[in-house]
Amino acid sequence: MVTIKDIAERAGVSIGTVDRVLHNRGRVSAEKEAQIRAIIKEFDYKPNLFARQLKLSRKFTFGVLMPKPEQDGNYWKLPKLGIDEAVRELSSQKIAVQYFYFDKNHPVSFQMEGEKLLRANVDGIVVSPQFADCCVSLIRKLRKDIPAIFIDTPLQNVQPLSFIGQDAFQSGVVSAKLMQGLVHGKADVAVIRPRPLDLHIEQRIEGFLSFLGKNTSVASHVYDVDCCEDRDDFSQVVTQLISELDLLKGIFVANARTYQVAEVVVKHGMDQKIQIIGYDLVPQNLKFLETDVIDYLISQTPRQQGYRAIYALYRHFVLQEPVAEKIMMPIDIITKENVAYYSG
Amino acid sequence: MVTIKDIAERAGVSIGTVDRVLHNRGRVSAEKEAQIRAIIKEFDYKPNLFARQLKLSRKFTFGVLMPKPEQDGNYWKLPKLGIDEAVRELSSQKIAVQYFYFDKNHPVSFQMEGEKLLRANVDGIVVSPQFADCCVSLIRKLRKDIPAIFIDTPLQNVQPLSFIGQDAFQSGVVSAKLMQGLVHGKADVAVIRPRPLDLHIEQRIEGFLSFLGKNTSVASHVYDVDCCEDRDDFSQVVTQLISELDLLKGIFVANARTYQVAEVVVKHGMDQKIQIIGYDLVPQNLKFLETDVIDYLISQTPRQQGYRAIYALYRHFVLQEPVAEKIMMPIDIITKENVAYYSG
DNA sequence: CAAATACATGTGTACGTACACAATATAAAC
DNA sequence: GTTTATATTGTGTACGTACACATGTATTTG
Repeated sequence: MVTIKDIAERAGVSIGTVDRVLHNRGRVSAEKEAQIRAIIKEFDYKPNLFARQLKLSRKFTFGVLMPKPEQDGNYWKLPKLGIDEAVRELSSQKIAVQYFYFDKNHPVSFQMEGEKLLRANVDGIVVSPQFADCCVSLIRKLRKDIPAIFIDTPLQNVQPLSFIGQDAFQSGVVSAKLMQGLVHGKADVAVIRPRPLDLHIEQRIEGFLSFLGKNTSVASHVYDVDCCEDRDDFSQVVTQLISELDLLKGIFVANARTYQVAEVVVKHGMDQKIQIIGYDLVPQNLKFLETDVIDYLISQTPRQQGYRAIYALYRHFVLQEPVAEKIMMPIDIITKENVAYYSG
Repeated sequence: MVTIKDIAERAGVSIGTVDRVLHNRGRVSAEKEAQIRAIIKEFDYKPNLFARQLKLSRKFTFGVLMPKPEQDGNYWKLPKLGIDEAVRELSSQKIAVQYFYFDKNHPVSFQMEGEKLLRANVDGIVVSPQFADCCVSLIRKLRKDIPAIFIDTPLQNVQPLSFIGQDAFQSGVVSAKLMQGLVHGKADVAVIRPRPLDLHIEQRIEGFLSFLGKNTSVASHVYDVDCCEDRDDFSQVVTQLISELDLLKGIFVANARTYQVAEVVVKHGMDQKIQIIGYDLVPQNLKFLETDVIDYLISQTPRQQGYRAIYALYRHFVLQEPVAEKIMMPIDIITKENVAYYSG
């Protein structure tokens, strides 16, 4: 193993000089610096993480700005699980997380929690950028040396340290392909577009329609549904579409609220005739997957997203290694038969 | 964070005495020992892994016994990739790997490489137990303090430190469900059983047949194919089954050689009429997935398997934390549409 | 009762890194 | 040519642990 000492010996300088080069602290002659850099490269020097961690008594605190865990049918508990897992794994003491939960249905709540986050003394942040405008202005107000990681939804015009999420368009394409396999012959397919709409939900639907648009025997019909936490239109809209689409054979739900559609379909006794594809392994969805009401779920791997967000910040601060600016999650296809091996 | 020093201070002794208690090295009066143990418990002392690892200059070497990387259409390169990745990640932590490659078609080769492994000075081993009997006797000869991790295939009657792999039966069930979605109406489906047969290939086929057995309109027909590296019967068997199954609509290939079936199907110009489902993201399979000849691939996530095998040994030796005795991989369903987000 | 022995406990050093501070060397100012 | 300023470089210490070794205190032995 190559150490700073080895490099110093080879260069004929002291470890202090090498250290200064490694940390770009200046105060080194250009000549020696070049020489030392060459040796570092030649020896492929990698700092000893144990020694570094031992030495650095610095504690890093990361702020997480995300919807309340119980929203979207407990969906937001999942990234939190991954975040907590990563924090536990990373030698607990030196890394801590501070959560700021906002209400997914109220931009004001996002702004308020965002303000709190700005005042909190954090080294880096993880954000689910639900309200594009609010989020952009939040990032503008953020100190420039505090890196941000976006999870779940991308945000245009702002380049964070890293975006971690799924190719939403392509996940819609995959859903459409699966739907095509489920409905045979001439058919109507309903697409549930939940509102308020965000970018990646829109993209999922675009992907879905782009694939099924090529199929002349399947006709897609998009229905908007307002869904606040307290009140929603699922019952009404689904009842309506069941009655008005003659050849209805499938429903695609573009977010985690799939179980709410399933409930209505079951209520009308149509679960044998209508195939349902939706998103995310939340408990209520799993119940309907088990009973064959929901046929496929696409997982966004939210748990992994949370886990990797913390790891990205860890890489940045502790390992001081570059972080990929986009980390794309797999588009996991979940059925009753393989669900046991996915934890979200 | 509680350190040895804190404990020593509280107990009114030096850190040396605490250290002796912690490592059960004796030379401490019974009275003080009891007192120190109580304080350790009270403070919930956990050693600082960074300091420990920094101090311990011990280097760990792990032996890996697996088929030659190029076998099974380069399948075995994938676990190797994962292993190398893990070693790179842990490079500052004094971990090295020594590979022993055997020929998947010759038990004698397994035995010979196994002997080499036994003579090598390794701290732990990772094995793909291809030949059950040979492997059992290898494990029996292994020093009891050298833990083994099995990847890919389980081995009955031997309990390793951990098994890392996929539920083979269930992966067959998933394949069957997908096949059912691909073939409509009355149909024949061929099942390719590659030989030499190992446990998990057998289980895949059992899973597949158990699911489709319930479906009265689809009839499954199992065909054996001998496949050595140099010579194989794919061409002959597939040609034969195409001619003898009137309603042939799908073929299920129970291992990574799926591309060899695809080649023959294309040669007969039947790729539009016959749906193919197989295993593993090897380059040749991906080519046929891209061109819609192969419809679905099940990934065993071999890369992850290798990665996690090394991490399991790292947990065991360095972190000294317990390792799960079974680590089950997800049953990833891969299509042309989502393959871009899977690296095997 | 001094010497030898066993037992109990304390001290010092190393691991590799990060950083404050001390010590040089070199250039500029008077 | 000495003093002062500035640019470079070297040294020392701490992080927490593990272990060799030194020191200290009873107990036994001749």
